[in-house]
Amino acid sequence: MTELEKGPQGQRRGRGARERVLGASQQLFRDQGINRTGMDQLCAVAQVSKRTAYQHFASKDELVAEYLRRFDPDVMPGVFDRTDLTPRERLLATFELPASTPLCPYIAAAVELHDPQHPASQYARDYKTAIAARLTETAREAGATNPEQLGEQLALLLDGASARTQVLNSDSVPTAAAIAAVIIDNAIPAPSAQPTGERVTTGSAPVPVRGQ
Amino acid sequence: MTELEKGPQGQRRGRGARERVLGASQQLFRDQGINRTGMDQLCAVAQVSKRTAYQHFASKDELVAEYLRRFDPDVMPGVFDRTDLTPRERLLATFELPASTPLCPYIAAAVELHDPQHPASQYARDYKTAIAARLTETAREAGATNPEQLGEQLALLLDGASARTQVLNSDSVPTAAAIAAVIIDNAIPAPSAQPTGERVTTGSAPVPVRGQ
DNA sequence: TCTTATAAACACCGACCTGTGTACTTAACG
DNA sequence: CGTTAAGTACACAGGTCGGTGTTTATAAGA
Repeated sequence: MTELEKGPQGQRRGRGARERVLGASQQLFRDQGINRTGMDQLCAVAQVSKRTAYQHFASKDELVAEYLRRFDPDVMPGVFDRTDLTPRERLLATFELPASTPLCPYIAAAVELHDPQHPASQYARDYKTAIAARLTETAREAGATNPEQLGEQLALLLDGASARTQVLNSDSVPTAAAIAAVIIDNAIPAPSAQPTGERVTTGSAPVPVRGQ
Repeated sequence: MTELEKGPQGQRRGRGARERVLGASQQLFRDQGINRTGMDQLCAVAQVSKRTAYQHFASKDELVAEYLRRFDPDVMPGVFDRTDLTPRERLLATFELPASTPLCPYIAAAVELHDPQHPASQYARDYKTAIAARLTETAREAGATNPEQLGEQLALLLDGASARTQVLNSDSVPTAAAIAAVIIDNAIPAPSAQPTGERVTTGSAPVPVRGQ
């Protein structure tokens, strides 16, 4: 543990087996789905022997749960810490996802595993609840009349965009962003301005934010 | 083919093999998911020999596609034909789903199969597009300024409710309905009334309608 | 009745799956 | 150096999967 991580260009095979397995999981579970990714293929991509993989993770189910827990630690939560944006702008920035964002891995896991008791499904619930709480908190800062309601509504829009993008195979995030703009303005009592007509699109600054 | 269907109480085993297979598909694919349902179990539930099942469906993939095509022919489309409702009420009635509605099978199939080229995934796209078109049409009747936009937005809300219900394991349809009420009112230029404050819930008549 | 389509029964195949047992190698650290 | 933890290689078990071959039974239509 002394030589810690051996620099940015990680060595191909050797000591960092666990991290390589998790890295391969992120790639393969996203690209192929969980059920269609076998442990043999996963270990081959990770360049880790299967025996070693099973010494770090008791089962594939546990690996899937850990894969969700470790999923890109700084995806969306980063949006909520942007002090350069107003609370309202932060809520809208949530919908500034890159054009081709894969299906939210939490939704994917919940659907693929199809078992609410599965550790990964439980964590997916926790994560989704946490995101909604963050949105609620920001909605409160933004002065929403009913922050819990707005937070839950925005969370539903994010999930809807993700699911619909997956089914239609075309980006639905802008549609969700347009709805968000309407319901945000509707939920925050305007100090002076009029409540916006119809052509409502998120015309804020381009924000490089990912995740769902 | 003359004795057609043999009455309401279908005979257990015998001539109606194809329909029994499709019936078992609807039950098992919904309850267990597609990937977790093997053909052996499916044929056992359908009380059809596996050999016969494969004489009606060339492969499981084809069965899945046909299962989607046959999925409860009168689920949601029925809402759009209710002449006793105004167009706006019809749009809102779309969200009057029973408390515990399973995940939309089209979303489930698209996520589980994880292949946009799969026949079932293609049909899921077609179906989702058709529903959006119906919503758009109704939105136009309701006098929406931008019917295409409103139709697509409502479709996204339905998908979001379905996906989020699956992940959270708790009903998200009312949340989607509340959003729908807001964006519908926002998209239809009000003849005289004010554009609604905040406490917007679908207070229409209870309509027994299912599907997504 | 005879004919023919439909279905049942049931064993079976090859591929793939998760997970393990065993023996060998390598790298870190004292 | 030697010790010890980490990893490799590889075969293999036990199960499930989708799909097939073969033979026999049965019900419908002529």
